[in-house]
Amino acid sequence: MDEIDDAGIMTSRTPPLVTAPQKRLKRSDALAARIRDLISQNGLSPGDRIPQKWLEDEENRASKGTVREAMKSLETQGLIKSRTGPGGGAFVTALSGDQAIGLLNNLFLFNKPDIGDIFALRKLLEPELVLSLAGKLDEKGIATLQATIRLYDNEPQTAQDAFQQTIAELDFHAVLASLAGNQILGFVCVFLQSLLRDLTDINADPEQPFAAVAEAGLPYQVRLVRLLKAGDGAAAQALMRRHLEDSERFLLGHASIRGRARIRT
Amino acid sequence: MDEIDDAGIMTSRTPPLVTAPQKRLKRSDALAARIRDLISQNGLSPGDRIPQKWLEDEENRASKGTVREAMKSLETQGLIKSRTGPGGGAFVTALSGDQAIGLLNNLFLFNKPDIGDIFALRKLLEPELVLSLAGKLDEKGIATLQATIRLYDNEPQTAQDAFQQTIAELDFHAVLASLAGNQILGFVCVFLQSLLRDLTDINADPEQPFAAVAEAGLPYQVRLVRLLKAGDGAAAQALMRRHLEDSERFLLGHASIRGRARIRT
DNA sequence: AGATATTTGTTCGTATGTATT
DNA sequence: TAATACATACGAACAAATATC
Repeated sequence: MDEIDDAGIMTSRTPPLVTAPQKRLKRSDALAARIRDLISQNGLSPGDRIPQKWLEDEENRASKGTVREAMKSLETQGLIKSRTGPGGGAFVTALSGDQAIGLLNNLFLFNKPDIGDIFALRKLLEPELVLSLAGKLDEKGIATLQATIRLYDNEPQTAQDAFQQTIAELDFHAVLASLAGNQILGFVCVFLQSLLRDLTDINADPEQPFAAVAEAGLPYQVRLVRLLKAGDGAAAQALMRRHLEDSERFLLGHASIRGRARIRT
Repeated sequence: MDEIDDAGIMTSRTPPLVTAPQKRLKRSDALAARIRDLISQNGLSPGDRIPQKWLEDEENRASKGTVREAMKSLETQGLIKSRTGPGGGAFVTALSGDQAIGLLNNLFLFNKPDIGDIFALRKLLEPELVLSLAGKLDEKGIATLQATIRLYDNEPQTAQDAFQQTIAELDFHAVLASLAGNQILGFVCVFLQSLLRDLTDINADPEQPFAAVAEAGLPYQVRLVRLLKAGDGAAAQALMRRHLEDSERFLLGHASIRGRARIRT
């Protein structure tokens, strides 16, 4: 494949992508990888059963315990679920969005994300999301959205109250994202929201005085749904943009953010 | 917490978010969850060792095999790695971006993403990425970027050639993303690129005639790096935007995309 | 370099739990 | 209720890897 030219420069047709380590795999890992390949090669779909044959390969046999480890790995990857009893076994499942986000949260376990970084993305994506949704929601979508609206009869008194409201509002945004025609856009939005939610424990700051965010008239969720229903995409987009700016300003101003934990490299 | 009012309506301060199933967990899953909690509660960092005590809980003891399953689960989540030999054991690790993307790929295993959906996001994010990078790259960043540039001395003859070049170019974009100041932005960009990469197998269409994408003068990567170096953010952003539009047009026009596999619900 | 101790990795036999028939 | 088929769990051994002397 690779060749060395006259100048001694190696020209590769397959440039080094991500540096493949490729140490010898453990038996369980090799087995898990093989089964995953078999699933996609044989076109198995969610609900299909993993054939026993695959677990009893003659060439590269593994004992029960090792097979169990491989299956456990596939299970935590959200690829299979096992059922007991007659007719039971390992069945292919589709990784759910919630599960995927659960796995992703580990990514920032030792490396707390920056609130500003999260909002930089949210401000880019969520206005685009509402623009794509304006005038395109059916009755059911509107109803789902309205069911999520939480009205707070009492004004938040402390920064803690306001913070909890801000977090609770994320549910509304999550429903909005789930309605997206672009499923990847929806997923990324929910991911960003979950990152923000996970900062709750850290940011709780009960006593800090609180200067209310000016939200004139109706709460923004009600106004947003109305604009979406009316199909006024530009106005909905602008409203969302303003709302995100307000939220960010509030969180940055009132939440005590722990500095990023550095990862040893 | 929850209260029942006179009308018999239950008012909950914590509205039902995602409907927690909470079936009885398997011993291995319970153990894995407990260890994960212990890791964050005790503030363990990557490199720290998991105390043996945690695996030998008196109250809720599990056998060696079960413990191994729990550890395997944590390992596939990217939270630990185990080493053999004296002083070995299970050590906390930080989930790497590559690993996380590997886990995410399962999300679209039975639900092929739409190329248009991917590009809708890329066109939103990557121009923003280069804008944030313009004039802010140090010598090392520039060098890394330049090392990734691949010059194709021969014009692509078939759609297959051009397709492979388009995929190979993703490496350049990945390096670009890795240089982002906003780590979440970088991660999402790499994720989108990997989604595109995974479509390679599906789209290979060797014989289709190919109408070359007009790229005047120097390849766009060289021009982009120059603009970034010069600090001309607006021009770099516009160039990236045009390039992504070209790539999308090409892929949509010449790649035969398998219809989305529907997931049984 | 080689022996040794330590710790994970793998296997087998067996028993228990659970859902179907 | 009982028989069946399957996953789940336990315990004891042996094999392989690796750091230390």
